Amino acid sequence: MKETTLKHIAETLGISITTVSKALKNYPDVSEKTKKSVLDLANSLQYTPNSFAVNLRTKESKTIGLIIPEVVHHFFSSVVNGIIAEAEKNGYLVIILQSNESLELEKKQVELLINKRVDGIILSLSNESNDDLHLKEIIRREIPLVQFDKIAKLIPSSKVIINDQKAAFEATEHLIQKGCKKIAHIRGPINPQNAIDRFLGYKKALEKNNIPFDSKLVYTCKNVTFEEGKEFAEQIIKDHPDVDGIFVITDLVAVGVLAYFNENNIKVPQQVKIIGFSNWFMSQVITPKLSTVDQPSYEMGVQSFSLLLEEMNANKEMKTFTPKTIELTTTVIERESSI
Amino acid sequence: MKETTLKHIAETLGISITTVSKALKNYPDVSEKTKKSVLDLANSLQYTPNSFAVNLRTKESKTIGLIIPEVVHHFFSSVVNGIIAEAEKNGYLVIILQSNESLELEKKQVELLINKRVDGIILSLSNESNDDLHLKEIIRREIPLVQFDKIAKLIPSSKVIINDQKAAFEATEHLIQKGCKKIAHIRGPINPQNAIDRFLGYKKALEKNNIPFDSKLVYTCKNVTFEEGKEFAEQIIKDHPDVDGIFVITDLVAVGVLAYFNENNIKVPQQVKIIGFSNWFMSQVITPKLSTVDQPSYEMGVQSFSLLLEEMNANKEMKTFTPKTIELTTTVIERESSI
DNA sequence: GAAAGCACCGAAAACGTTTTCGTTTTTGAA
DNA sequence: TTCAAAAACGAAAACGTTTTCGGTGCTTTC
Repeated sequence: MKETTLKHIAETLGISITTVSKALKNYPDVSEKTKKSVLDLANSLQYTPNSFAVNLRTKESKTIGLIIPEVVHHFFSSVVNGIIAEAEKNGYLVIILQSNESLELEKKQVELLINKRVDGIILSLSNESNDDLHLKEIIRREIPLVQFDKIAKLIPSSKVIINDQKAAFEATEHLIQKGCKKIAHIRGPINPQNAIDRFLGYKKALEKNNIPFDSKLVYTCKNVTFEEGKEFAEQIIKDHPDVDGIFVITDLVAVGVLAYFNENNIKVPQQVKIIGFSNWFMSQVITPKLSTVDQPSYEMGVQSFSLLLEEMNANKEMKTFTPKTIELTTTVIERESSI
Repeated sequence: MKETTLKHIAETLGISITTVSKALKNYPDVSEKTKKSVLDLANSLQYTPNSFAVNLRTKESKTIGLIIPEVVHHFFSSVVNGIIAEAEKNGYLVIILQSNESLELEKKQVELLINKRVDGIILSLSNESNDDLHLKEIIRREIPLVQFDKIAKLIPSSKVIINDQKAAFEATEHLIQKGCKKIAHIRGPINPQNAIDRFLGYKKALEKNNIPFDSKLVYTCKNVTFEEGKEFAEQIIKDHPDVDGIFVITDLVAVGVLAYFNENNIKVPQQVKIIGFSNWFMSQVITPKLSTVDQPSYEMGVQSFSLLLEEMNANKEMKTFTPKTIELTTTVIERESSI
């Protein structure tokens, strides 16, 4: 069974390939009569243009690449959702790759996407990433690039982010306003900028409210898991029995903390108040319901693609494009864990 | 900035395009000397073959399409994870599309992938799908196809599934063994085969254990959400105060049930025992921990791609391929909600 | 009846690669 | 030196599309 091509249609109709192509694309210099006969035959033969040939000819594939640390995370799958939706709306398809938080994999995947000649790349850095040669290579090749959430600040690309420092500041201050005097922080890994920023926001909130900062109250996640949350919770209570508030880098870990406290009869929020980050679905399902910072993940995806599209279009029209940074707003959500 | 091509290399080296191409692909009829000079130049010019041209020439893109109802679901994102991992291992990239449980979208997306000329398609039906013309079209075009989880039985493609009826039977019988006498079932939507099968498994377990089946005890989800779980829980207790067990189509809904019971001081498992389905992460995090049926989602992804690869390879070698069905095993996990 | 304008069509190049098959060059043996 | 075999290379077609540019043939106008 051979695929139908312009040539087949042209031959059976006794006209040239050129005319068939033009008829299908509704060029003005084709008579209505020929247009109709071409269209009819094309339909009845189920003709679909060979995208490989179209790609080669037009030098674009209407496909973009997306590299994220992991799909199996409410935050990322939600961003993916936004990207796919917006891309599809604009006639683009999305190839998804996972770095599994590994720099090495991330680099390999950037290479894969470059070789694949995608029209653009959207990317969120892995926790391991402390080097950006691969991003520079994307820029050098003039492939449109958008970074979101975990970004490399110095790379001149568009970015979609939240103000992590401000959000963390607000989360910490929320605990202070609720009466907490000794607040611990479970922070993210050392590398990613947003873990650093959230830590700084925490520190600033303490300073502004005249609470002495104590580095012993800061615990650093390696893998950002539920289990780590449980372990740190135990550790914190052992090291500092008088801690009365904890700001946790992300909800998943905060839920781990909550689980440990529940199991060991430590009352939340009476003895310790807790606030997480990201507002994933689950945080409103557990008891007590977890206070958190809402991060508009779907919107992040939508905006990321929009910026990428802008750049891809500018490139096509040979216009210069100066990267933009979109900062989305976050809001503290008060629930039972910090009343 | 122009991309480097075989032609550039050939011209600067004063040899033919043919030889350059052969040198890069390590053909035996190129001297070591030329090979080296070609390779060196290609490296220093950062040559990467134009995949559009390669696709056109070789008639394959090393890309597959994946259509799922929603990424933002632990089960599906976990399957996606498995597919991407296995695909990448074999040099394939994955384009992901979401049907959002809509048949119309699903059809459009199949068309998109056909037009894109992906090498194969992996798909899980939307809840709305009660028609399979689009799947037949995939078969007609001889595009390798694998269905998983929510499948159309009659379409002659490879399939990766679990035995939903058996799994549901075991889940229900688990409740019976724990002493439940009046067991309700919150089932999935009307269409998908696996919702039907799970219902049948529930029914069979009752019959085998001489418990009369009562259709009033069966509640049907429309959207399969947390909220529906809460609503049905309220309904069930109102309609049948003496219900002592509930088998729920999926964990998300079961967690909703649990939430309602927690809020209204209905003791689980003392008054009512609950078992869910799928074993998503969250079920072991809430109180009481949810009993469930483990469904190997990552493995499902891996197997799906493997089957697809088999078929793609068979097609390339002009061998005939008869579709295979892989049935993965499930296991009942007993936790606090059904002790 | 000639010139100009218009509507319609097609030849051909180009995109960059792969691969077949024929040609040239080199080598080694006679 | 000659010739066959082996080694190295290249011409050209093919993949299917898009688009430029030039051509027909017909109608209109003076």
